[in-house]
Amino acid sequence: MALAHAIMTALIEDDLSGYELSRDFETSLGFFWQASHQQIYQELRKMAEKGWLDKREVKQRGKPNKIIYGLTKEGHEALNAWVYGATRTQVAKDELLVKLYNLSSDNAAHLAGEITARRDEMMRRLYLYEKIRRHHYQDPALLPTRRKGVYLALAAGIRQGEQFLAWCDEALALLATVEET
Amino acid sequence: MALAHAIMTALIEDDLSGYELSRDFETSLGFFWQASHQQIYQELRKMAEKGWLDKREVKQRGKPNKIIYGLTKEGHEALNAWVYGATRTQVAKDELLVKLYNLSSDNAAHLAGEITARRDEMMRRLYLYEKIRRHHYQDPALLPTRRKGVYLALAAGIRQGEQFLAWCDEALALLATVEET
DNA sequence: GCTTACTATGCAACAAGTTGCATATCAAGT
DNA sequence: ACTTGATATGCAACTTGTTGCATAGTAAGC
Repeated sequence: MALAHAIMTALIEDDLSGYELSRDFETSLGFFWQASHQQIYQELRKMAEKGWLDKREVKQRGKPNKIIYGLTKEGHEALNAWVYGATRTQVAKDELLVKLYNLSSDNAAHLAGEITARRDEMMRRLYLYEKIRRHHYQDPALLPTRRKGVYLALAAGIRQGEQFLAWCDEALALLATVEET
Repeated sequence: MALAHAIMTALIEDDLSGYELSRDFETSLGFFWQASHQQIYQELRKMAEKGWLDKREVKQRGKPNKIIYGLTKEGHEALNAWVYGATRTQVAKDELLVKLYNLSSDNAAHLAGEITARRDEMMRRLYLYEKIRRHHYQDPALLPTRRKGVYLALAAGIRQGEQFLAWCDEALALLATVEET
């Protein structure tokens, strides 16, 4: 049920529609929890049924109408309770590492290519992270409490990304020592 | 279908039973791809049907009989083909980071506790990783090709783990500045 | 004799997540 | 006129993963 709670987390500060949520899930909270729009729409309806969210339709000109969801008192309580619950020990599945177990002189070049692509992607993401940090999280100790938490998530992303870049470099160097057939 | 390929990867060097696989998935390859025994047994049967694996029953004394699976030629080919395919950009979902978005003076102590627990767990895991590295991967450049790949996966685990420890320390320090109510 | 733990495989129900498609309005470009 | 893209929501089928339970033999400790 983590998706439900991630959605509620995104709704703490603003009431949002499914479309807006799925857009936001591509940035910010979505860095740490992604979901497709199909999943989000379904989950929103389930949560409204449960009483965690209330919905209202907003008529728009020049655009289709949208359904805006907001946290109810019950939703707030459920979210707070969830934070206190035990966190499942993390999944950490990575196809690329499994693929590396199959390294051979045949596929070394291909894997190096995949690693390079991921490295580039991570560079772009890190650039985004750093930009957010510079603009909003200069001095973490001075932030209001909730923002400190958000900062820590961002810091985790940055550290992970930097570590990943270093690993990519190590990997590419070692793959270069694999002789081709 | 990554589980199928992870299983085949585990079967490259040895023929194994479902039970042995699910044990191995708690270490080695399982560091990067876990699965419950239920999932493994099901997947094994499906793969045998597809012709990627063959099975034979082994009678044992003092223990229940077991079913040993081995890679077929088709399995080998499917595995090699998979390595060349595109890797889905990774998931990276972490409940704990979502929880941090909900940081408040009420729950700061609880979250610090969760982080401490994870830190301890990671310490134990890193100890294991380091032990494996010391014993089997002293000089990566001299390893045979396939082992180089395995080493790189291990190196990724070690780097990630070390980065995580550093993050935990940063997080705990910042959480300590949150005043209790 | 009893409990606990390990070996070994499996079913069934459910929850979570993916893929492909469908619909509809409007703005902007060609 | 026609296409593309953004906004906005949704269904249906499917795959993947989780949870809880069931069975059954043996070994070791109390």
